[in-house]
Amino acid sequence: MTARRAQLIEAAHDLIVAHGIAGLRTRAVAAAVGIDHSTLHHHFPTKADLIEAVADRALAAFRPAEGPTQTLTEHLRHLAALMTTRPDLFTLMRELDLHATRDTAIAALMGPRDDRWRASLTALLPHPVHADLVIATVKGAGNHPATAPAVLKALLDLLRK
Amino acid sequence: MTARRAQLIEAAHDLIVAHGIAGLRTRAVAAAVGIDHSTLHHHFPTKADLIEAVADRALAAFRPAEGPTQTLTEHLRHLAALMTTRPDLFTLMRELDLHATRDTAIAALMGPRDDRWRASLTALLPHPVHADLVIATVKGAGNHPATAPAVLKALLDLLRK
Amino acid sequence: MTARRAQLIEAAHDLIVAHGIAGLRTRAVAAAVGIDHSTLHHHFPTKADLIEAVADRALAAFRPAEGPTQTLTEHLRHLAALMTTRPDLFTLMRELDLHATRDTAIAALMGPRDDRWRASLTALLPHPVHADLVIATVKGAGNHPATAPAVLKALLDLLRK
Amino acid sequence: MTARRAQLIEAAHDLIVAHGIAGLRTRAVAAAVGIDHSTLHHHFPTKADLIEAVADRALAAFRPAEGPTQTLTEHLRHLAALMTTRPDLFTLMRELDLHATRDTAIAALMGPRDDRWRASLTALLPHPVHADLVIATVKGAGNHPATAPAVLKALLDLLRK
DNA sequence: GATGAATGAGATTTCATTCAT
DNA sequence: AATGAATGAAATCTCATTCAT
Repeated sequence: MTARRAQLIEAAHDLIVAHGIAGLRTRAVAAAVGIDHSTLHHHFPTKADLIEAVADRALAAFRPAEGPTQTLTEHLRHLAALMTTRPDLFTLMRELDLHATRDTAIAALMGPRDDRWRASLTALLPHPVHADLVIATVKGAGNHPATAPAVLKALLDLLRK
Repeated sequence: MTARRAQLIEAAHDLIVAHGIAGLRTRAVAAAVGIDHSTLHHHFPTKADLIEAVADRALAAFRPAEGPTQTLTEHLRHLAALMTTRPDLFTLMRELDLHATRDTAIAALMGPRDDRWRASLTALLPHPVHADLVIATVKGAGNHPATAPAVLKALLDLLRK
Repeated sequence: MTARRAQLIEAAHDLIVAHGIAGLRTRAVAAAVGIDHSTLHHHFPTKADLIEAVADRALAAFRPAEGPTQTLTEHLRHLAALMTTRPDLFTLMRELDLHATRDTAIAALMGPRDDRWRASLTALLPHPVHADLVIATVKGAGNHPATAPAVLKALLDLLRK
Repeated sequence: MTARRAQLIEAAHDLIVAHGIAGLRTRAVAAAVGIDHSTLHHHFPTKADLIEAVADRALAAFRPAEGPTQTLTEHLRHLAALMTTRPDLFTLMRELDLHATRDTAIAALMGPRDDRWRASLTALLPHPVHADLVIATVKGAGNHPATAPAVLKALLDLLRK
């Protein structure tokens, strides 16, 4: 059943946000949706599969913001808004970015996304390095959710000068 | 003997950089310096103590760059240079930043450091939010060591305009 | 399965009688019933839980002898008989009594039992201190199973004079 | 140095009383007298040797009370007084009695003492089984220091009737 | 006599995964 | 789809003991 899968992905998402990927326990995920932990393996053969599914869903949540039709202002404002309404998404991304360093399956998901993101940013900016600057700042701003929106706005102002 | 302690800290540093804090194994640390894993506990009662010592030493390596007497240009150039010569330091910082979210002992080390860093940046910049912008960008740039120096330079140019 | 639990409790009982609570090894308990030692934790999350279950079962074996409806003669004869047929029970009790000094969970099991025992003895004896005398003697007689029944009989004779 | 030995024995005595033989740590004993734990092995090659020395000293403290020249009244009064002034001695005895079950070296110390004790009691009492009764009650009374003196007095009264 | 470093055996506990039902 | 029992590999930490200094 695909509803169960969705439940498990959401529970895993929340637990990763709360305890990190390293602190994720399949038992806790199963318990959160009220099934036995061995049943979880019916839906996701392995823990890595579950994490991949979580990454996949989280990446999808970002996609609208990364479309090529936006202006830079729209793009950064959208991200700043997302940081306020969905801080969990950025917490998760930090986890996944770090995890990607050592897990090729996750890297295979994250890498292309960053490439697409960089490509659409490059189209909006005069200097290609500014695409990397935006990406670095957005990722780094996730460390401090409180100041993140202001930081993105400041970057936008600098880039438009 | 304090030499042994230093050896263990360095081995743990390398292993965290290679496998992450989550992937750190006390046995591996002990093996790396050629002692029994139980002897490690003679020097560091607990694994957390060892990680703290690693964090402490890494933070010390940054301190010279964070002194209040520098200009912004010097500061960012120093960091860019460090990213090239000591990329391990930035990998470690990403691990520690994430770890600090859930480990108060590490948070107690990292927090004050960021505060000091922010304070000295604020003294060098017209708008306080730019201090946060620099910190976010430096932290985020660690994800992509290849483009990091160029990104820092681009940020510097924008801030000096 | 509750049969497995019962098996484990019995094996633990025997091992405590043989090697003491201090000498109890979870591995040995698991091995005695032929399962992996990690499976034991499926049935008893912690070693303390297992010991508690052993204490609980042993206390239950005494309960019939401590009922309030008996005469003192019946009571002491029953205990003397038990000392001969089930000396392991008294060995275990000595272990648990000593353990209760430092383990509040065990103390919480043993304390009320002694209180009930004292209450029913008090009802059978003219002087309340004689209840404590009986309890002390029964507990102390466990040290020497060979002379224990004769000792209890001698005490009974003195109390009936 | 024999003063150091005495210090170590006393510290071990106190720690056994506080944490039981099972909870005795040589490190704690050494720390209590302010020396390194490896130095302890200079005075007592093995932990068992230390425990034996503790047992030996404790037994000596009882010896005056067990001399053959006393009357039963004196004997029990002396023990009752000791229970009040030196409850630690009885706590220790319970530990040692239980330990003797599995440690032949301790058994070799405790056995002869009980034999001598029984012999001198037998000389003071009409029925030999009363010697065992007294011993059982004294040992059992140690469980409840609060009621112990009254219990011994009650036993004395019964035996003198 | 004393120290600190080292050892090695071991103990409990955790956890993803498998399998029979 | 689901369960519960079982597994096995591993991980941290403990502790008495030894040894060189």
